[in-house]
Amino acid sequence: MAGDTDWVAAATTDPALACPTSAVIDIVFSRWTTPILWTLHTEGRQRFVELQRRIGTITPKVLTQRLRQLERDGLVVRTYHPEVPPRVEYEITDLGRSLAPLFAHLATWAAGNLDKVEQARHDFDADPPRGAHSSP
Amino acid sequence: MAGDTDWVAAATTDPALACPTSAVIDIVFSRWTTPILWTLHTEGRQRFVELQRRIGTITPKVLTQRLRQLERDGLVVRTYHPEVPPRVEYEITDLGRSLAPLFAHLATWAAGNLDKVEQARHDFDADPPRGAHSSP
DNA sequence: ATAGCCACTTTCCTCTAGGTACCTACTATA
DNA sequence: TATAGTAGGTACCTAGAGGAAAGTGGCTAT
Repeated sequence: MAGDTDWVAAATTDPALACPTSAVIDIVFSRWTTPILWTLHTEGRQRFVELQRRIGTITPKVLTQRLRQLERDGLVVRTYHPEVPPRVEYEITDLGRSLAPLFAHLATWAAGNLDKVEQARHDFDADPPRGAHSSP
Repeated sequence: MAGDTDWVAAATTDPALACPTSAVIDIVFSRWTTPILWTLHTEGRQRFVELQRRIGTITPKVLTQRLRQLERDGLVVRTYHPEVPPRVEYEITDLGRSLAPLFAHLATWAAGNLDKVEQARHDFDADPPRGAHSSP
């Protein structure tokens, strides 16, 4: 409740249209960050290879890049153990964990509305609008 | 509340790790979609050029692409008026409007935590970790 | 007769995220 | 001696997204 009002209120004060969500989106929803945060949240503290294996298709280079970014943003902590062989552990921070309700909200919306999107896509593809686009 | 539990529950049932949020992210948080939805939500029904002018830096090609995608996903409706000059109006749908609380949630998180991210970045840049990366 | 408007479409070009493959140093194991 | 395991780093390459600019068509205003 009042979410609607917040949205409107925030937007009308921002003519430049860099709507307040865009910064969050860049931080949290860039490619690979959600699977990483998700895994760290659900599986707890993990080593590099564990993460890589669990996510499955990510390459070590990109995983390193994303983990650095998340570390810099304060969403994960990296702990280096100077042993042999070297051991590094990644863990989600409190700040990272504070995203959990947001993710839950996302999942809830998905559960309730994803089929509507699917339906809309199906309808659109089955009967594409002949308003002006698509030249006969 | 229970958001945390939802997150864990959903993840443990999904070993493939296409976490339930990734589909939503592709639909809602791809580039330019949030400014477009935002503008349509706050300013109401609008024509193509109004949208373009308000968003400012988007090119007509990309705006068309995004609007088609949003139309296909059922988040906006396009109304074509075969007049002279032609007139097209875009409007957000109920499905699109159902994202409002989610956006509000995002904005709330941003308001409360964006400064922490900034701080973390500042700290990280000021004193980069010497665990293993960066060779002296 | 020419210019302009709208809502695009088309063509070309650039830029970068991401992928492939190979490299480091160190030790334990076979 | 050779291999495997660890946590990456580095160089190179490609595909695709996105930007710039010009074209399209039909009517209208000058």
